[in-house]
Amino acid sequence: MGRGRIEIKKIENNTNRQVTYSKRRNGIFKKAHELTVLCDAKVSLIMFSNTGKLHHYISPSTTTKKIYDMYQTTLGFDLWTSHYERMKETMKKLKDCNNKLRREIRQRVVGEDLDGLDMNDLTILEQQMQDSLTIVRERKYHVIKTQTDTCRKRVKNLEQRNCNLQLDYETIHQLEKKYGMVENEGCYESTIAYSSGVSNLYGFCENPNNNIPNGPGYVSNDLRLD
Amino acid sequence: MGRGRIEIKKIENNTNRQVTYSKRRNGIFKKAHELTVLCDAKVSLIMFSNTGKLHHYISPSTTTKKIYDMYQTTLGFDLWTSHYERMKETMKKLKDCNNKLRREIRQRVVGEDLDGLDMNDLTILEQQMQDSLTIVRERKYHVIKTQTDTCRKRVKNLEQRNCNLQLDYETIHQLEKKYGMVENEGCYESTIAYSSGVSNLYGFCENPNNNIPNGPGYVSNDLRLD
DNA sequence: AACTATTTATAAGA
DNA sequence: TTCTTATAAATAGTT
Repeated sequence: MGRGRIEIKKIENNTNRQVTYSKRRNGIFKKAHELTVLCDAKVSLIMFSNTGKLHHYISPSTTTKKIYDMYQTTLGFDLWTSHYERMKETMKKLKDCNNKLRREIRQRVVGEDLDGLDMNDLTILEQQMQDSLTIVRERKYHVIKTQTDTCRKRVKNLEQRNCNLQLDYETIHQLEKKYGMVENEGCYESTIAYSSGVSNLYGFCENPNNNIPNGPGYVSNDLRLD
Repeated sequence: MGRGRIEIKKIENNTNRQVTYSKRRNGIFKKAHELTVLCDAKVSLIMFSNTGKLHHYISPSTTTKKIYDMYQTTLGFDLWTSHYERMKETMKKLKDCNNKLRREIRQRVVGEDLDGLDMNDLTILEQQMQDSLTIVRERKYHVIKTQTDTCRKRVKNLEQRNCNLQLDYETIHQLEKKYGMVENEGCYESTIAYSSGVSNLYGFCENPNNNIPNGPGYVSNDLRLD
């Protein structure tokens, strides 16, 4: 229907194709609407051009979702069922698993829900809990030990610093005496100045780069030296 | 396009409408297919006649589900999204909850996964586990006590039976002596017969209806009398 | 986007 | 239903 008949095969000319798409699309939409009105039918028409552009028609008396629901119902299968059902199943499994875990927690952490257990169960449960408690205690003692060691090192390092400081102080004191410098408050101030850093006068400091964790971020909980 | 032009309004004549529906339906399908081929488009066309009959066309290169998914994606909303998304969210929450519970179990039941805990956490965990263990132990001792009490009652009842039995036996013995009956094995057998039930000769039996739990269903675990 | 020669669809009738 | 056919409608190629 046009100036010449055309073969029904893909129009290779891009512009031509796009124009034809536009014209025929309108034609179909018009036909779809006429069918809707003339025959009291319900039509859902969705199309994508080869450039991915969407156009759709839906009979005014209905909605696209209704048409697709009817379509699925009529064909007796659900396009989304498999996915949806799998999801529901997974959800059910998760819920069951959750409940099982909760029950276990109730029994072992809160000590509830023990009514169904007989002596055997209780004895086993008691033993398991005792074992777990032992593990936690061991872990705790491990942490205590680690913290204690850290603390010991810190103390040792501070002692070393103190020792260096005293040596510095004495050295300065002797130099002052030797060169006849008069003692005054300046001496005290210089000592304070030295004490604000590790001594550089002596090379036998054990760990000059040792980075001792201290300051407000270092919290010691329930720390006991054994 | 026909012998005369027609107004686009519902065809009231039933047969006529059905005929027109059939003709025009074919026309649209043909057009849809031509569009598919000529313009490399993807078309989904679903229609229901006013009698509820379904007819549909789908471009050969695709599926109805794909078209519909694309339709939803393109329009940026999903007719099922609210439901589906809620489901996914619920699922995520369940999974998270599950993982949390598992971690708790690992920590408290197996004694694993303690690396992230500091002294404070460990001390609290230890205390909680100690408390739970105490509850389980209490439960265990409660069960032991119940079983012990049951056992005591049983023993007491058996003693009572035995006492009754002896009294019966002595009574019979005296009657036999009084009436000059000769002793024989029958006496032993009658005693056995009496011992199979509670005596009915004397009215001072404490609990004639007391139903003692016994038989193979009664299992005593780790039963110690205190 | 409009035009128009032609093809195509289809309304009415058989 | 299906076929026929006169005619309306759609549209290919052009402007």
